[in-house]
Amino acid sequence: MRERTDRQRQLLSALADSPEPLTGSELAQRCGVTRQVVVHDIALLRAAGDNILSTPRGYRLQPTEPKMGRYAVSVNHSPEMTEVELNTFVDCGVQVVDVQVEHPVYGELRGSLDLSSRRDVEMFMRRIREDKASLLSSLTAGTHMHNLSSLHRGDVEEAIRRLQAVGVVVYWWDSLDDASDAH
Amino acid sequence: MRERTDRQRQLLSALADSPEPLTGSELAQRCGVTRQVVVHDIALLRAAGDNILSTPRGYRLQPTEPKMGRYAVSVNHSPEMTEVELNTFVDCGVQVVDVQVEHPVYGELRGSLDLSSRRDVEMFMRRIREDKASLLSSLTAGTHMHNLSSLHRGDVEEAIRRLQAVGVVVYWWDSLDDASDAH
DNA sequence: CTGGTGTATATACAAGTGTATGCACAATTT
DNA sequence: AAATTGTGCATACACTTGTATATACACCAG
Repeated sequence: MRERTDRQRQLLSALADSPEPLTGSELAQRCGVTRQVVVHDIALLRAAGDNILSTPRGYRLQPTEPKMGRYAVSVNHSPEMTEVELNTFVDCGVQVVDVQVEHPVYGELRGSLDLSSRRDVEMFMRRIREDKASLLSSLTAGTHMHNLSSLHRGDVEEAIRRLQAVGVVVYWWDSLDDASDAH
Repeated sequence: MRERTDRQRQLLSALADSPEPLTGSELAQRCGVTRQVVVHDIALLRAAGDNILSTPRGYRLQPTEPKMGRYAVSVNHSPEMTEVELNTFVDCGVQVVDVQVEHPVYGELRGSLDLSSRRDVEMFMRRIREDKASLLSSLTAGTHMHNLSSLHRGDVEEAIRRLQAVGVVVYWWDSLDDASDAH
């Protein structure tokens, strides 16, 4: 993918500055080119992933919502450590989306978690205790996977460090990248 | 404000269902009316607060982003309880935006916090300790205010309950409502 | 009965985006 | 030198929203 040209950066900043939409002619005048060039550049910016939306009153830059990065970890620990493990994640601002194990018979088993604060973890642990339910990881002698969601990659790195201090984390990787380059 | 008519509800659900934009003519055909009626209804819906945006390819319903509610609390506790207090908030998924005190001389003093996980609280406490800085609340014998941010009102209610169990919370209210109706 | 009001239809027009086509010029490659 | 590519300009056209205007019809108050 080619890098953004100066004019395209200028377009982005102009759209980001003004809250009201800017017409193609307006942008063209500011950049000293014609509307068609702006249209072309807008198309290129869109192709590059920038969320520009067009209205009958001009172009608007969609406020780029802070999207959560998706990560995955493969961990192994005793059942007594689950609460510590989950709390470590949420303490670092990392959301625990689900838990997943690879069962030799049933294949891929997945359970939704959606834990994002200690209160969520507490409620989850209480449900487990009250229902006398067994953890998914008990099926595979403690090895299981978690899908994580976090705004900052550094947060999950910090959580991993803390867990590695207890020696439970085996692998972690970015869910969107290829799974080959694990840390 | 008049209540939504059936057709307007139909328009909203149609827009909510289809991910791609729907033209006014398309919507008119579905509702069995003309385009002008749809245009009128869209205007009424927009006036009622619904975030419908129009593009050259039709109408789109802006995905109503889960916006954080803003709340404020007025609390009083000893300096040793600050970490407990802050952890209580983040444990319930409530973000602590800032701290604020009413100083008799300087007036309104405000300090940014932006704590959303235990790790953030930990770092804040460490900075306080290392810099030997005094808490803002020390200026007012422990009484201070916090601005909070939370997705669910129930989360802040739960945090308030937990704090009231230790007897520190005096008032809390919704920052957007009038400050008169405090709990 | 008469007039006002709300609703729906039909038509027309302005402004905007998106697309296509043609032309010109510079840079690069063959 | 010739061909290709990239870039910009000009024009035209299809499609959309938004607005204005005129007309028709039902309903209701006086």
